Amino acid sequence: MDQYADSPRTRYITAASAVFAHKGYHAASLAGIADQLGVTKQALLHFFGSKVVLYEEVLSALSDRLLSSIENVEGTTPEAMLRTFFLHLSQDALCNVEDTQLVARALLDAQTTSENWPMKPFLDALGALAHKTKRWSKASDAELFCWIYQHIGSIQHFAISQTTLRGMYGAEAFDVLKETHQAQLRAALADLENDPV
Amino acid sequence: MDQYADSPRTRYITAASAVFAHKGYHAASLAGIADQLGVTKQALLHFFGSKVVLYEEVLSALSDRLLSSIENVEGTTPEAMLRTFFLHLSQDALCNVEDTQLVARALLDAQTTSENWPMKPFLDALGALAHKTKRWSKASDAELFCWIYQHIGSIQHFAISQTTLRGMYGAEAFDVLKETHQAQLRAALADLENDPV
DNA sequence: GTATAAACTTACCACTTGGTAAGTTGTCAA
DNA sequence: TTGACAACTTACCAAGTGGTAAGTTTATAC
Repeated sequence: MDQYADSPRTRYITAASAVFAHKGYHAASLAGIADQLGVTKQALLHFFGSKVVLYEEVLSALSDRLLSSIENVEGTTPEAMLRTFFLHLSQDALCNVEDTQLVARALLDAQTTSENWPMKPFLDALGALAHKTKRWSKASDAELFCWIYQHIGSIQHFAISQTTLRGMYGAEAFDVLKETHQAQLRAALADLENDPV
Repeated sequence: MDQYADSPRTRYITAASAVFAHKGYHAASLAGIADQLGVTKQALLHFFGSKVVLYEEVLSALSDRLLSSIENVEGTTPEAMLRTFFLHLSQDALCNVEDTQLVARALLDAQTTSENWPMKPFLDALGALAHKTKRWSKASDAELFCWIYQHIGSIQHFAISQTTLRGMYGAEAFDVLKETHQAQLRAALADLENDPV
């Protein structure tokens, strides 16, 4: 791993991450990413050798970020941790949308290109955490997973719809939607201390 | 509108729809779409003039399909109609994933290209239907919309994750997930006849 | 002072892309 | 028979793509 936050390699991955998120793998060009960094595309090729390797590194860094977002969540009980995790995720997805876009694009492109799954460690860790809550301790893996995935899906879809919703209904209406969305998520996370019904 | 299902124009839009869904706008090439149809790319340009016009027609056809999926839903009460609509949507999204992919890609690409919103008529009609149910008749627009969007998001995210989930956990495990997902959706749609809590 | 290596740049290449121009084929009405 | 038009195809082009090869700058080690 790079130990300097501003190491060229890390800077390149960060910039590439943003461009891949906004445009998608094919629409993003090495020259475009390089332009944004003030270098030539050969600087990228010097470090990563090819475009797909750069993309893989971007996804790998994304995977690390997702995983550490679970491992570093604060809270005394599993219920509190899971709650704050989801609420943070919901806010993060909205104000820092790039990771959400990367995940969505990776899922869409996975139909054609069979790759390694950057989300797996994240999902497994999230499942392990949720399994410790009273609500889900006795549930089957499938039930637990679907409950998790439902919330992630809802959060992700809302986040990537941000621009569209703002365009369709206006900025003020979207702000109301944002708060309502957050409130509904909070309500859905209210009964984690209770046993399943 | 084309009155013949096998009119060249309609055939072209259908084929283009599939390719755009699988690869995304930029990765899809006119030559690739044309190859799949057994014609040259100039056949496509002859009808649509340019790639982006073809894409717009694909999105427009998608919009029509989405809207008519609501307008043609069967049921005697609004509650029953909404329920069957969501359950159908959930199944459709899984076995006929292309439209779901198109929607997701359109949402992602909307960040950069401000376009017309193919989902709007669909969402408005869905909102109007849901507003007739007892559960949501007295709710605010924002609450209603977020509830709808949450379910659509969950369905869409699960559908576009299909390949990834199958790859991560295996085909049998995914089948269990599929049924669990459907069961959880059915449970969430159970209390539409009741007043809000 | 010099060697070495990392971090680049300039120049170039083969290939694919969307798009244009012009020609070809087939059908059908007058 | 001929004219018109739709539905194409062949040939071509400028621009942009990822990638290679070779040279240049800069810092560091000895």
